[in-house]
Amino acid sequence: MEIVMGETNSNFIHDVIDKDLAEGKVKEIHTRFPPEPNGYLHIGSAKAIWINASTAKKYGGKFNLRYDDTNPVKEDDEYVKSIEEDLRWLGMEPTGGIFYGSDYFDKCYEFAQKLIREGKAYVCDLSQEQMSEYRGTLTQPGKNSPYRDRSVEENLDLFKRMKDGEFADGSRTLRAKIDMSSPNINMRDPVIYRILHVNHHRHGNKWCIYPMYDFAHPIQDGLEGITHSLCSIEFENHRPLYDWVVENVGFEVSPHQYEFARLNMTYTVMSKRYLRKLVENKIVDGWDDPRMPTLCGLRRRGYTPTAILDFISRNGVSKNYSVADVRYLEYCVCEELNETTQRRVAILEPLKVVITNYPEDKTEMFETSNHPKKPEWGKRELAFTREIYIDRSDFMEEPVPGFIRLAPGKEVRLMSAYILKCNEVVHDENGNVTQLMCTVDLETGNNKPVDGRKVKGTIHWLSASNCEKCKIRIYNNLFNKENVATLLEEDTFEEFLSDDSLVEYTDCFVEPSLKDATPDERFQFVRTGYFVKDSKNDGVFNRTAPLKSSFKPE
RNA sequence: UGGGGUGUAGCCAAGUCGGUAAGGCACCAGACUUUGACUCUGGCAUUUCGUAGGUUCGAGUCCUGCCAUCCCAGCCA
Repeated sequence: MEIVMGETNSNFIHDVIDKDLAEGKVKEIHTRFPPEPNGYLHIGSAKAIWINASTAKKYGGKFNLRYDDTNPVKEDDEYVKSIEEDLRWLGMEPTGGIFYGSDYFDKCYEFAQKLIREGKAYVCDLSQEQMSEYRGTLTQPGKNSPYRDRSVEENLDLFKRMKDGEFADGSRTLRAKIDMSSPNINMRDPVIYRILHVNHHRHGNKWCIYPMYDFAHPIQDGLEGITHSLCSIEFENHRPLYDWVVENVGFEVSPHQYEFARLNMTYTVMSKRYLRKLVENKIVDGWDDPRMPTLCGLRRRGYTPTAILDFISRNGVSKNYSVADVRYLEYCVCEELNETTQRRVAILEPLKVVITNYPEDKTEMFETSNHPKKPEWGKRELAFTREIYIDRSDFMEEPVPGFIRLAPGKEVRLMSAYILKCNEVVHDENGNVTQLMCTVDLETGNNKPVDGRKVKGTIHWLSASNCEKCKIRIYNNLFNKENVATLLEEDTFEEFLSDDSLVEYTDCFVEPSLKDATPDERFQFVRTGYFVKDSKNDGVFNRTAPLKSSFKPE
C-alpha cells in the first residue's frame, strides 16, 4: 500500500507548499510531529503523523519526531517509549531525526534574555488570579500589568533569579510584551516562562523554570529548520503569537504554522483526557484495550498500520469540523485483510450435528482453500467425522423467509464437503435445541449434486473430534452515541457507554492448526470476520472486524 | 454582544482565471458465488453548493447582509 506513504492527494497545505517552492521561499520541506509524552498515541495522532510525514516525503524533505516535553508536571518517560514504538509500527520513520523540546531549554533561555534586552519581555509578579483579572474578557480589553515597565536590568536580574530558584512556584512569570488590548487573548502579554520546581524526566533538576508551549514551539521549529509546522485547528488562534516569536527571535528560515481539522470518529472519544479516564476508571482493560482508538489498542485488535493510514488518507485533509464514520475504518481493514489473510474455520456458538448415515469410526479428509481467489496459497485439509459442529446461527428451527441455511427438512452445503440434510431436532427438557440428527449426501460428496438440484446455502463446520477449544471476543462500539465528542463538556460520558462493547464467547472451536497462531498472524474466520490471537491472553481470539452480510430478515 | 475558523449528498471530500457539481464510503437494483464475503454492472446533488439579495450572458466560485456551528479569557499542549 505504498499509496498511503507516498502519493498523497493534494490538499490546501500542499497548495501552499507548491507556491512557497515556486516562489523560492523555501528550498526543501521539513516537517515534524511534536507529541507531548503524556499519553498514548491514538488514531487522531496518526492523522497528524501521516500529514507531516507524508508531506515531507512527497516533497523529498525530512520529517522529525520531537517530544514536546516542556511541562514536566504532566509528562512521563513511560510514554516516550510507547510513542516511538507506535510511530515505527505505523511505518513512519522520523527521517529528520528524533528530538526533545527540552533539549532546547538553554536556547529558549537565551532567546528569552534577548527579548528582555530588547524590551519585549518582562518579569511579572502578578498572581494567577490577578493576571486573570488583568487579562480582560473576550469582549473587554485587558489592562497593563503594573510590572510591565520594569527596566531591562531589573528584568534580566529577576529572570536570572527565577532560573536560579530564588522564587516559589507561581510567584513570578516572564511575559511577552505585546498588547493587552488585542482582540486575540493569546496576544495579551502571554506568559512565556513559569516557575516549576519539578523534576524533569530528561533533565532532572537542572531547571526550575520552564518555557510555555507558545514560546517553546516556534523556537523548536526554528532551530530544527522546520519549514511547515502542521498542527490541528485549535492552534489557529495561537498563530499570531507563533509568528511574533519567530519574528522577534529570528531564524535563518522562518517556520510557518498551518492548521488542519483533527480527526474525530463516530462512537468513540479521541482526547487523551477521556481515554485516560476510561483506563483509570477501569472501563477498559488499559490503553491497549482492543476497543480503544489508541494505536496500541487497534494493534491488539488486529488492525494494520496500512489500513489505518489508508483510512486517514481517504478521509483527506481539510479545515472542516468533521466526524469520520468508524465503519469507514472497518471497511479499510476489511479491504486489506480480504486480500492478505488466509481463511480458517471457527465456530463461535457450537451446535452438535450427528450424521446418522456416516460411520462412527470413519475420518475423511477434505481439502479446502486457504484463499478462494488465490490458488497459489494452497489448500489445507479438514477432517470430517460422524459428529461435527456448526454454528447455532446457521440453523433455524422455524426459518424466517429468505433464510437459506439449515432448517428441519432442508439441505445446506457444508463448505468444501457434503450436502447436509436436517432430519431431526433434539431438544432438552426446556425446549432448547441441543443437537441435530442429519444425513449427508454421500453420492455427491464435495461436488455438484448428481441430480442437478440446487442447494443455495453454504455453512462452515468442524469435526467434533478434530478441533481446538478457545475463546473469541467480539468488539463493538465503546459508546452508543454517534458523536460523543459533542457532549464531553458535561463530563458524564459514562452514561453513553454501550453494554455490549465486549462480548466474549467462551466455548468456541477453531481448526487445530490455530493453536499455534501468533498475535502477528491475522485470519479470516470464514463467513464470520477477521480475527487475530490476543497478545495478552492465551487461547483468546479478537475480532478485528466482521464480514458484511446482505441477509436482512424480513 | 470581541477575535479567529468552518458551512458542497446519510458520512468524508474535490471543485484552478466565474462557464454550467470529481472521487471514496454508505445505500438501492442486478450478475456471479461451495464465504448471504469478495468481485462485476447500473443507479444515487439539475426549484443544486448554510441562507437572502446583488454583479454578470453565465456564480459553489465575486460583492453585501443574515443564520448555524467550532475554537480562544491555563503560570496545559
